[in-house]
Amino acid sequence: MSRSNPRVLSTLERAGGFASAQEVYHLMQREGQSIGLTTVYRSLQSLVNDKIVDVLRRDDGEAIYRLCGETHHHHLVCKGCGDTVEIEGGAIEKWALNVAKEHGFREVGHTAEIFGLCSKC
Amino acid sequence: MSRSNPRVLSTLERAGGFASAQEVYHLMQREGQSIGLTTVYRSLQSLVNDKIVDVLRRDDGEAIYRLCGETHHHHLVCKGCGDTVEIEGGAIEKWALNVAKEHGFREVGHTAEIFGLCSKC
DNA sequence: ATGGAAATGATAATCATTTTCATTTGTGAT
DNA sequence: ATCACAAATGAAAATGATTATCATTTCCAT
Repeated sequence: MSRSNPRVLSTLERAGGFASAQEVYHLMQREGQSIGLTTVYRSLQSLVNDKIVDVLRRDDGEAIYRLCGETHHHHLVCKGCGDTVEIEGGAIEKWALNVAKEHGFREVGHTAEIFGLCSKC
Repeated sequence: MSRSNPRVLSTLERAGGFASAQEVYHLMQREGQSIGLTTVYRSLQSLVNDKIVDVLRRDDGEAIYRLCGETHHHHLVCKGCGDTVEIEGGAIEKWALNVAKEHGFREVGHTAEIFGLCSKC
C-alpha cells in the first residue's frame, strides 16, 4: 500500500475548491515541484479512501477532488460551471434508514447528489 | 447534423433503466443488428440534445443514458449478495427540488442510492 | 438518371486513468 | 556505518471510453 504524498494534499488545499488529478499535477509542475503523475493519482486515491477528500465527476467525466469537512453532507452541483454547495441531508438520512429497515437491511449507507443549473448559468 | 438512429433508441428502451453507449452497442451486436459504435454514440448524443434521454455518470466515469420522463426509482442494494430492491423515492424527489430551489437552481435532477446488508447476508 | 446532402462506420486520434516494473529512498537490525 | 528489505516513486506502456476523420453509401428532389 502507498500513503498520500503530503505535497499533493497541500496543493489540493491551495487550489481552493475542486481540482482534477491533472490540474493538481500541472499546478505542481508550474510551481517547480518535482512529482510524477502516478504519485498524484495514487495520493488522491488514498486520500479518498481515508475520506479526507471527496470525489465527484465533471460533465465530461473527469474526476475532481476536494477536501471534505468532517460532517457527512451532500452536494448540490451546477452542471454549467461546476459550482458546488454543501447541503444538510437530515431528511435523507432518515429516509435512507427507514427504507433500509423496512426491508431488513443493516449497516446502511447511502449516496445522494442533486444537480442542476445555478442562477448564473 | 445527424439524427438519431431509431434502432438505438429502441434498444435503449429495451435495455430497461440505464445503459452505457458501449452496452447499447454490444446488446445490438448480440442481437445480430449491424451498427457501428460511432453511430451509437452519435445517436445517443443527439437524443440527449433533443432531451429525449438523460445522461448520468457511473462511479467509474462512464456515461449512462436512460429515457427521461420515465418515472424513476431508486435502489436499495445489498453489499453482500448484490441483491437489489427498487424503491419509491417520493420524499427524495421533494427534498431535492426544495433544496435546489432554495439555492436558485433549475433543471434539477438527482441521484440517490442506499446500500447495506440484507437479512440473508 | 443525377447531384448533393445526410448518414454511416471503420479507423485513427485523444485523453484520463491504471498498470507495470525498475529504481530510489527510508528504516531498522546488526 | 553497513546490510537487507519494505515502501514510495515515476517513466513508460496499457487500457478503455469517447471523439474526430474521412471515404463510402443511402436518400431524395429535380
